[in-house]
Amino acid sequence: MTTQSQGLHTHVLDTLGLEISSGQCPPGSVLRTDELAQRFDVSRTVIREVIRVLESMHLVESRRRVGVTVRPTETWNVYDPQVIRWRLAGADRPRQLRSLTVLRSAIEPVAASLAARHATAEQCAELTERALGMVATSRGHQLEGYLEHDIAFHRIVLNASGNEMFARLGDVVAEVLAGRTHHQVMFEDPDPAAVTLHVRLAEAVREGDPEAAERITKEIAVGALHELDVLAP
Amino acid sequence: MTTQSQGLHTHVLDTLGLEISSGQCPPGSVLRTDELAQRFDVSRTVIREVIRVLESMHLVESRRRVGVTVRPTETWNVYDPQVIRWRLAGADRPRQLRSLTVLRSAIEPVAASLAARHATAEQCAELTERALGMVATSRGHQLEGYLEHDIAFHRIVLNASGNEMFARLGDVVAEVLAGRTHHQVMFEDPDPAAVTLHVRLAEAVREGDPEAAERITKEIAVGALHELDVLAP
DNA sequence: AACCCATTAGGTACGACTTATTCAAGAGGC
DNA sequence: GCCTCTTGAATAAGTCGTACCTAATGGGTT
Repeated sequence: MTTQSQGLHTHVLDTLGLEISSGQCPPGSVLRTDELAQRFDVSRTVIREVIRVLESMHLVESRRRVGVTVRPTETWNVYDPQVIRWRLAGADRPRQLRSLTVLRSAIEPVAASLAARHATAEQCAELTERALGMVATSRGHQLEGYLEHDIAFHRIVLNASGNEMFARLGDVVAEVLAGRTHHQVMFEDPDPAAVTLHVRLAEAVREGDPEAAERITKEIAVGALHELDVLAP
Repeated sequence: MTTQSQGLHTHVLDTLGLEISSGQCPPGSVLRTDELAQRFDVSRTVIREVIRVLESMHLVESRRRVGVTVRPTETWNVYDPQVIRWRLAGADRPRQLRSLTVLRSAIEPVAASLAARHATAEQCAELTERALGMVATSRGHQLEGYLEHDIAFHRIVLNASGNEMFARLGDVVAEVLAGRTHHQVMFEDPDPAAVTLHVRLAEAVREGDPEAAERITKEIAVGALHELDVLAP
């Protein structure tokens, strides 16, 4: 999933990005373009393009006569989906999941409230459909199917909010949900209470009840945070 | 501010980024690397590096035999500070300011609540200092000084929340506040009510009262949204 | 309608040269 | 003798130009 074979550039970028965000190349460490070219057996051209991209993500800083320096964590573009993927694949995955879940708990209630005001009939229909899909896959170890509906559900809410910044968080939420399902130990079926809340949220949005939508989403978020507390150290 | 003279790469990137995000090169339009190299009078190497960066921001898509295509707005990395700056400098600045302000209204109350729990003594002190600075500069057309304190104030709250994702929104908030002060017509001194709210927020954080901090921040956000409704079409 | 080939524009490689930084050695002053 | 300032050599990124590879496209042939 992380490694694509569509070109040298992508491969080198992915490898380096992963190494940096996993702490393998700690902040302050220096990379040399020539060495990298040698190591990956590609031309300096490719390396330079990769470095420029990493630089645009504020992962590294390139200075003459000194080389490419890994920048401190605080400057990274942590909202870049690419960076998020790298970090979720790396070492401090738990910390990362927690940060993102807290972010969700701030955004999604407001987004749901807005969605209850602005959602189109079509969006309401698809939302209900996804909620029913979650119900249908909530028993009998159909975790992958459940995950798919869960992701789609939250994406619709974020899109229906009508706010571009919220909508673009769909990818982040997808990563978080996928991470939770795949990496946290999750032998059992999803919490029935959570499933019910999603159904109720779909109803609230359909009926145009912003307060209820916000309240219910907050409950979902609290559940997610609680789940994280229980499963993670 | 937008145009830096530190290298060809930066100049070309900035120009193209601005042209794309301002809609001058609408989604679907095609750029050719050779043409760009000619236009900016730089080598194709430089252009390619720029394209790669724009590609990592999902502003463009590069395909063989067809050229570099501008992608639809929905795919852009709108959380990239660079993209935000370009868009705020461009055409639909009002829409952008509104989106970002709504985002703020979702994030900052939660961040303030967390800050009330986690803020260090030092952070509390600096927060109070900044609030007093806002009071001091709130009269007599000292808009620039007020802006500086305002930005610092909100940055401290976001940092003190202890959540990395919130902290990294400091730059976004700074852009929004700066945009409001500089571009919206703002002859008059800031709203006294807003100033008072900031002072009260500093108190709430210092006294470790999350509920009050959240409530007060919500009031600030409502004020900001209202101000936007009044001043913008 | 299916296939093939010429064309096109990005992808990669290599080598030469330029420029900003750094570091250290040497000149000068205290 | 020690410290500071200057100068210059070394270094690694920045830029350029060219040559060639590769994949996607569109048209022409069967």
